[in-house]
Amino acid sequence: MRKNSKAAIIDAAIFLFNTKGFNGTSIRDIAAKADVNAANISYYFQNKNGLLENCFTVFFESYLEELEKGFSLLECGAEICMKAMVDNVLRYQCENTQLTRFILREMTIDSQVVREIMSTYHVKERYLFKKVLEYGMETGEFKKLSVPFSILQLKGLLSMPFLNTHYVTEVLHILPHERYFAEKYSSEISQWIKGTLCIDQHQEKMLIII
Amino acid sequence: MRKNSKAAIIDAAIFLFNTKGFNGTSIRDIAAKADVNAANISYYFQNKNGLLENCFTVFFESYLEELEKGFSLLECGAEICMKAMVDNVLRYQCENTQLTRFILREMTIDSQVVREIMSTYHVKERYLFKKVLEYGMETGEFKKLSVPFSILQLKGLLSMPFLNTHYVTEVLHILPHERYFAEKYSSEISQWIKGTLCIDQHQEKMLIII
Amino acid sequence: MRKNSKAAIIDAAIFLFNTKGFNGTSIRDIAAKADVNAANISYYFQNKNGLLENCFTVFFESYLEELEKGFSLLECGAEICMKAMVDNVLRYQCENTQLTRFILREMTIDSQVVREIMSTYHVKERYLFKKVLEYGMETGEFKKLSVPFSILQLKGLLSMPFLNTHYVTEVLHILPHERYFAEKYSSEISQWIKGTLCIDQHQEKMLIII
Amino acid sequence: MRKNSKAAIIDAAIFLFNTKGFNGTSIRDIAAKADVNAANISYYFQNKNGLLENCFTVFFESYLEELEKGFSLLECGAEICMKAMVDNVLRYQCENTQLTRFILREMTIDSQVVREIMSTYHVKERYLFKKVLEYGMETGEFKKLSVPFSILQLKGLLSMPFLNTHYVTEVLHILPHERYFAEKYSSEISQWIKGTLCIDQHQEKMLIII
DNA sequence: CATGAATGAGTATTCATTCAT
DNA sequence: AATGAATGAATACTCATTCAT
Repeated sequence: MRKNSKAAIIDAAIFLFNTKGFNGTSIRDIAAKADVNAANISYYFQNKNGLLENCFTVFFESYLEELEKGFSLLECGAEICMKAMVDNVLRYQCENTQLTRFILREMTIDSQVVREIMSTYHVKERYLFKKVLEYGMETGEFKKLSVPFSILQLKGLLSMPFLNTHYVTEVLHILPHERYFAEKYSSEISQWIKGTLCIDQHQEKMLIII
Repeated sequence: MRKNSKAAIIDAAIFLFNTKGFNGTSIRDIAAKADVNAANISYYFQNKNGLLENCFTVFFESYLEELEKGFSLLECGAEICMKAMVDNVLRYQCENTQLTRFILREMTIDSQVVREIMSTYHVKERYLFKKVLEYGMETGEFKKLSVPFSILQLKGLLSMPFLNTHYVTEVLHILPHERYFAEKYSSEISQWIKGTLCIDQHQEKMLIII
Repeated sequence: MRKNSKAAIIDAAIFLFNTKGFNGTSIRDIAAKADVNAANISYYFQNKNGLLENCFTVFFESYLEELEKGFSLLECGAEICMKAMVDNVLRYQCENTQLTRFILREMTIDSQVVREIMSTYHVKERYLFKKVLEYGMETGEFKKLSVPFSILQLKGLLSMPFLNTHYVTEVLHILPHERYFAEKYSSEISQWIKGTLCIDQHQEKMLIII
Repeated sequence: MRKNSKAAIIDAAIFLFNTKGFNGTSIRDIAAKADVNAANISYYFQNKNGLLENCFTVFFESYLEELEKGFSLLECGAEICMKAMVDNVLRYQCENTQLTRFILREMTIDSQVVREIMSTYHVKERYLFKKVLEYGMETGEFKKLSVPFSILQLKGLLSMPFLNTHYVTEVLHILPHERYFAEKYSSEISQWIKGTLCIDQHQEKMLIII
């Protein structure tokens, strides 16, 4: 009867996982929202955990793709490359706010799935960031900073507005769904790249003067 | 018979909520870990949600206290004050990593409790940060930046390592429990304050020179 | 696997509600007696209260039907009509002694369901009795009595033996399940109709003589 | 602290048992309403069932007393005696509507306590009614009727308005708490005694004429 | 007497999943 | 491919009762 049962299930699941959390959402909730028989979910995804894993891989597959697209610009310079990576990620996350929030939250739980994801996607992600940072330090674009701590800061900046959507909208009165936000926040992070990662331009100039 | 049932329950709850999430933790799990009869939880906290609310208020009460302690130094200058606030928060969160992670995660769920917390504690927190930022901009210590976006960045930096403990340890190989971490991360954020919030010192000097 | 789970549940429920009362009966009791999984009860009736409501409507739907069947004979005379209504009700209640007792008892509790039942079925029932009584008074068959008090007496007579089954059998040594009882008690109520409702026949005759 | 804990408990229990039923009322409900520690109830009445039994005996002790007071007038004639018994019972029940309803309802449950009550108080009650009826039949005041069926009718009439308080007030719009009701209903039952129990007066007169 | 803490058995209900159709 | 019925395990919670203080 339904033509896109599977897609409908995923959409409903993302929405509900996002608002109520994975454990706070029942298979029947999802089935009701997707207008699908509950048994179908077990049929398509083996079990509830299969649905979760599907969401994880869908997210991280695309996420890494965006990162790699930016990373490919490394030869244009570390700062440009880093900016591209950040922009791509921000755009992707803006386009998938619900999925992003749910994934980022679920990644903070200690579970088998999370450990697996970390040992693949996160390690890959860390590798890319590290490469860019190290390259920038070599070329003198970036300060000699701790790589892990820089990644830590960057990840914090990239995830904060998507994870705490409600805080952002209702306390700070910023709307992360709007296009304007992506641009604005992107320029904020650019300034972080400039101010925190890059060699101080004035210092640079001073050196040149001297 | 038992002497500290209530405290034992809270300890067990924080540990389990932290690792498995609120909805992923059953009352029986908590009772077993606390070596207490499950009915005692309802006895002391009315129901599971009451236990959650108790954790929320305990956390945010102390959290705001730390923030206000730092805020009281405002007359010593915006930068010093901001640093004090950041240091206090970092220290408190380092001392309560489990509670912090669990609370930060649970705050990303859409629920009644979360909305209530936001409309009280988060609004207060935002007020304090805003005051410091505006004061700094008035005195010329800080650049004229968007207040909400600055708070957004700061919150991202402050919460990231505590929320994603596993990522931090297992991917970045940083140990946020150690004292060293607090100092190191504190200096990282100091640099963010310097690099992103504060007026460029060289620019400043340049102006003086001219 | 089972063929008539729903019916089995209802049968078991009526039996247990009858003997132990609604609140004194657990869902597990019912499931055990019906040889059915306890979750099935929630599946079919939403919850325990849904099972109760189902019993209520089943009973009162049939009950009112019997009453209306008798009421349709109004044009044959008020006394005949009243007798028919009484006979139908008695027969129906004799055929469903367990359900009747349980329903009559549960109707004495202050609850939402009871209020709803009263405002529909009991109001309808009262309307029918009132019509017959008023018709009889108009045609001179019945004495000019208080309608509500007459209904009160009649209801008392109709419900007593079914509500207090144990008293009836063990104290009075009457067996209300037997066919003989229905006939006997029906003639008792007929005499009440004659003696209490109807115009005294001798008085009538005396008037004719004079 | 409380001076009349025990009395307060009984009052609260009667009120709650009346409205929510025995099994629908928890010991904590009672304790809260009586403003007493829950453990006190177990202390005073052994357990919840003890509280129930206490209510039963209190009720039936007084009930039988009223009946016997009326019965002592037997030598004044069966009709007068019967009327006195009915009046006494009605008055007592009017003065204790809550207790009466709760007891009458609970007597319809199959339990150990109920069986015990029946084998003592109800058997005694039946004995008294039987004596009066038989005496009346001997003296020619009453028709030769079935004793058990007459008792059945009488009990139905006596209990109906107290058991179905809500029906009486909200469907029939009669208020059984008012003094007027007792008088009115008493005269109704008098007419039942006259019309159903007593020898037809006209028939009597006719016999005399002939 | 009176009470707060504590408990074990029991409550209704929900859950993810299975399976015959 | 899709479903309604069914289930066993688990859920949060309530209960009457006990007991040391």
